[in-house]
Amino acid sequence: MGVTIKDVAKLANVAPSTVSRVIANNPRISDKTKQKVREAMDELGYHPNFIARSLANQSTKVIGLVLPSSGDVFFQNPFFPTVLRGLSEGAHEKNFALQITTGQTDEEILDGVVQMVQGRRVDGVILLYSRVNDQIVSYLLERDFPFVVIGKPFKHEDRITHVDNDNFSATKEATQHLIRLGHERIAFIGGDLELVVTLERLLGYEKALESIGVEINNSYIVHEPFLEEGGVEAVKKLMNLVSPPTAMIVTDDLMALGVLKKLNEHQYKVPRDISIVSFNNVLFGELSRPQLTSVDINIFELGYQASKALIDILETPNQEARRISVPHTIVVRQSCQSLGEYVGL
Amino acid sequence: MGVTIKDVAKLANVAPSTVSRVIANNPRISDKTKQKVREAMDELGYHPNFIARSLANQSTKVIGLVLPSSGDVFFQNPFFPTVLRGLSEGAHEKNFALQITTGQTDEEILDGVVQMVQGRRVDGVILLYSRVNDQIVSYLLERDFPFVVIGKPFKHEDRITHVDNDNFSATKEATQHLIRLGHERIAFIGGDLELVVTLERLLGYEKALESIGVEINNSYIVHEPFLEEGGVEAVKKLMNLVSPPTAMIVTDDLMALGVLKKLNEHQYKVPRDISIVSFNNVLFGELSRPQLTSVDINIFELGYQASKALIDILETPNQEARRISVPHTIVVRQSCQSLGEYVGL
DNA sequence: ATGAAAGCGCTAACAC
DNA sequence: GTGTTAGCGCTTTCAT
Repeated sequence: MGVTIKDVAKLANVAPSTVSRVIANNPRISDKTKQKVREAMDELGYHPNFIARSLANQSTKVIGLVLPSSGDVFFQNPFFPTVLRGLSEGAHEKNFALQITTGQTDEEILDGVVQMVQGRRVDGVILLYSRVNDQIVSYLLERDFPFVVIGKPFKHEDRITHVDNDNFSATKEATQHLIRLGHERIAFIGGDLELVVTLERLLGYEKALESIGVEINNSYIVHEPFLEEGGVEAVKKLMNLVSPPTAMIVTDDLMALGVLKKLNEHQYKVPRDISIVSFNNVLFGELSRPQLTSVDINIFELGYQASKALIDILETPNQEARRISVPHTIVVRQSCQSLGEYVGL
Repeated sequence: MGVTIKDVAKLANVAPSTVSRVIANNPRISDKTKQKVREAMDELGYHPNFIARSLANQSTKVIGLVLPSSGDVFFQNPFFPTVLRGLSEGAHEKNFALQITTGQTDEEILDGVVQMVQGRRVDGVILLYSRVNDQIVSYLLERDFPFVVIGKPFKHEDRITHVDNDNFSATKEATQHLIRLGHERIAFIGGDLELVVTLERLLGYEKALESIGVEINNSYIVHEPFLEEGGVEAVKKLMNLVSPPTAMIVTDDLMALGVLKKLNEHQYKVPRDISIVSFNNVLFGELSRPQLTSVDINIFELGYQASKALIDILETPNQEARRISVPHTIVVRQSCQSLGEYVGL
């Protein structure tokens, strides 16, 4: 059907291997034959067959992306498209293609990964999230298959190359920002407790409070999915407390949007009554009213670095696992206010 | 390295071809040998190599997904993850994998598609959008490569299998909904004019107005990107008119959010002062205040049907191009009000 | 019902 | 520098 290396070889009066070498730009081929072969390629409209090359090379130049279950929150959150853009860019630069796998259940996802890995469809895999006790991590580790995780691995941190923010510090800083404004009754609205990032952020939050001698109030800590409704639910729980918080750390902008909406409904004004710091600094942060003070975790970069890191592993195997830390910055906008300002009125 | 068909054959005391037939569940193999071979497979942990199979079969069981340029609006809009979920589900059911390609410029994207197609990395391609004069469509058509587009093709509609809503009728109905409420000064806030969907919706809008004898007012028609800011911009233009509209058709929920925000800032109340019908019925529609009356175009289904349609083409080639129409429904919420109700006050 | 052997398109070791 | 040849792992005629 398609035009093959043999056709080119015939037209250029050389051996197929020579054509192959020209493709690889092998320096041992004379410029003259290179020229001749290239002309033949152009004339025939030749294009190398990646599948055949993959089989011969034992390498596909494809990266597998593992997404969490598709019914999941993950897809709806703007985190996903952004990290995908980063991944795509990093892969593109090195001429890698991206293949995605997902599924409704954990089992389906694992199945997809096994297909990719054992079927040799991909050279390596990137996990777009880090969960507690992830069976996929165990599987990949066991088979010694190249992979990178975005986020902090739950176990075996030293054996797994990962790209992550310093979520502990980021949340500590965010909390301290609120503390500096005079807040002490600070709530923490976290995501799924199965996600390592939630655990890390919770620790940072607790640390900040402990270091100023404030006791952790467990009723101030709630966990909801990373979606707008999650924020709505959280507010219901928190604002019904006898002594409701004066400030909140919300671990996702989309949730924060829900929080804002629900507070608004109950006639609480942000930041007058409640101060909010959220995370991710996605588009909506700027457009909400009030504009959200949010921790920018550089989502694009997380993806970009993950691609680069995996390709690096593929190009030079057997290196030590690395941890790539992507910096965060707190983007201060209008959702926080000094507690004093209000009390002092 | 991995365990191959030969290893299995050896262990089971059969020829490699027999093992291959067992994998394909060929009926001409006796149950006894099937049994024997399967045991050997299990014992060795055999897993077929997809790459080798692809080469022998000339088919990869991979579908290529073409996304618009990655800097684009598309990634940020919730449309994308939803359609992806649909695509993924349709592909998964038939054991197809999904490979994505994207790029910063049109050239990069075309390049990616060429890689996929000529490199024989994929069996078919799905375009996740339909643009005016798309060079990728021309390319695929020219090479007679199997593909499906989501949306209505700009040209060659009868030669291209596509999955689409009836956007013309949907918009006509949406506009009529507003007309029934007494509105005549209705604005149309559309997306990129390069997108066929924008053109279709504009036609439906115009048709509805024409059929009641209202002349089209070009200053009521604005085009902005499918993002929240787009909505903000549109409102600036529209509400500065001498005779501003009393209702708006907004072709995307995210834009509508921007519209709502900007109107709110200018002290216009929705639906009291302005009625709004938007499109897509994504998550935000329900959570906005007021809740948006929105045309649900069934995004998941668009993706799901597109996968199915492409796989169908791959399984039985040379069939006629089909048009698959995904139904829409207007979900009435709280963003529209009868003009009479207000005037009558 | 099963085996032998050729071939999918490319690469790479080995020759010269 | 370039050609010859043997695979990569699987499928598929063609024999038997």
